[in-house]
Amino acid sequence: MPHQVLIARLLAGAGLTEQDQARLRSMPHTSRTFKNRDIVLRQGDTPVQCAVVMSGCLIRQRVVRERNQISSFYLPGDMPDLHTLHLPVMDHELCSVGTSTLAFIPHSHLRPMLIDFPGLTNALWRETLVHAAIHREWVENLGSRRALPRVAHLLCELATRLEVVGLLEDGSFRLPFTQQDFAEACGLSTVHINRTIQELRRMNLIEWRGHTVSLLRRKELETVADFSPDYLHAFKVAGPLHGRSKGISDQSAMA
Amino acid sequence: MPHQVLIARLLAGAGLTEQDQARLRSMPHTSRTFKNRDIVLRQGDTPVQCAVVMSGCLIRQRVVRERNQISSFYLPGDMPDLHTLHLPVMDHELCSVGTSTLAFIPHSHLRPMLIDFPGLTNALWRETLVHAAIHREWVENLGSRRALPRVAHLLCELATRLEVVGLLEDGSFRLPFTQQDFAEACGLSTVHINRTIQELRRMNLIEWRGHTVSLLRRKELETVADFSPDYLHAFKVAGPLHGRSKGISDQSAMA
DNA sequence: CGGGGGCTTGAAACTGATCAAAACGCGTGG
DNA sequence: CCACGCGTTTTGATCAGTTTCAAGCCCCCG
Repeated sequence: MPHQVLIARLLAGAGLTEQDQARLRSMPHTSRTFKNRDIVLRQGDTPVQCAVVMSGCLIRQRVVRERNQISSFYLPGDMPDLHTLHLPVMDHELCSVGTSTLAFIPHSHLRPMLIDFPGLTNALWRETLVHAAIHREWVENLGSRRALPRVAHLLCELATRLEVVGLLEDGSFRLPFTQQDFAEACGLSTVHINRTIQELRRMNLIEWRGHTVSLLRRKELETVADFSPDYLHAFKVAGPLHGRSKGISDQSAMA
Repeated sequence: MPHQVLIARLLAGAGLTEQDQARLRSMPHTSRTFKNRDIVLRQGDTPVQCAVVMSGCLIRQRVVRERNQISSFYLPGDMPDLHTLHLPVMDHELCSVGTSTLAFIPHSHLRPMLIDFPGLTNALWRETLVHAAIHREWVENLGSRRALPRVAHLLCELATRLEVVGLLEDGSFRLPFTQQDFAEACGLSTVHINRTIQELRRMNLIEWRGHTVSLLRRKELETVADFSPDYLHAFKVAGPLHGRSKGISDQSAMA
């Protein structure tokens, strides 16, 4: 059911009318599961469908100067190649980290739908704008912060984004990444990432064992990271499968 | 006339029908000129109109860790706050560098227009996607390249973007930035930017005197910069005032 | 002609990279 | 169940790129 995940996600940002939601529920789709490090799309591909991350995690990456650079993480509810509706050629590779499940919706279905439902157009457009804001934040992170706050910032971002889709439990979340992935996202060497993580552990700000990360003392971590969640433009919701269809004022506290 | 600049820009990417173009020409607007370092919008502002850069240059910036970080440049034809249609609060500051002229179009005019003209929605949405692609490229630039190729890459990007709007003359363009601006965009210190520029001069790849930059041996510069213009998703046109309105198959090559 | 912002230069300090190797953990096959 | 093997994490030592601080210079604008 990509519908529930997507509806929850879009509701967390823009408003959707009942008609919009009903229209989303009628979307045809196919699902596919990817294993760790499976390539979902390659640079140069021109897909004819858009993916919705149902579970798991994707990274957007490209080799720059013999070094792999990760430029985005995509978590459940994200649409990693939504832009192919307007920019047909992929200029990066999309890769599954850990097992992930994607739902695919054909462009040929999306295009007429978006013409008939401007509310959905706005909601999806907004999604791409939020991702642009995340990219800008990464620019700031890479350009202005040194290793420790930089890594801390990325952890805060991941925690917050997972929280929005209900995948943060008591400050802990499952993270399929290796330290090398983190290095490639942060523009640091693997060795230095390792030392930075150890430093964060020593400061009692995080635990990271295996594929589980816990944020201890989240406020302090956010201070160290110089993190403010505003740029994510997201509202916390109860969980990915709980829309707000019955409540009348769920998000009023966030207005 | 924001219409011509905007139409030229949008034509350079997506296709626009005659009706779309006519509709753009009927947009009401106000113009305003800003002096060097004038603040156009502040963090926290919730503008009710969108700007189109008519001439000059804006930067998007924010203070991170007592350091000013620039996360975007906006050149003629760009719409630096288009995203406020969907994300009302500015999370950065927009600042004019050198004298620049902006045209403003009210949200209240844009919104109904976009509902009635899906082609215009797509064209503007596409613009935001191109800027997202530029942000990703900056992430790669900051994360993977060291000073010399990093600065060279930014110069190549600026040249290419200016070329698209006809502001590149024989490899030369007017650049209102100081070296400090470049430092703040590249995540480097002013001192090191200076040394890097000198190195580029010594390699006979650029000239940079006052506010004029010339790219000598552009191919070599692009090689050093590891630059490929694909991510800009732009087509070179004769100039900003020359649309392709008479052709019958302007975009057929892109279908 | 004066002032000031921007550019340039030098030396020292530091952050993070690189190289190399060892320890660890975990899934697989014997 | 144990041994193997490989990918990941950890550690140490050395090195390089970049920052920082401080001062001088140039040039343009007023």
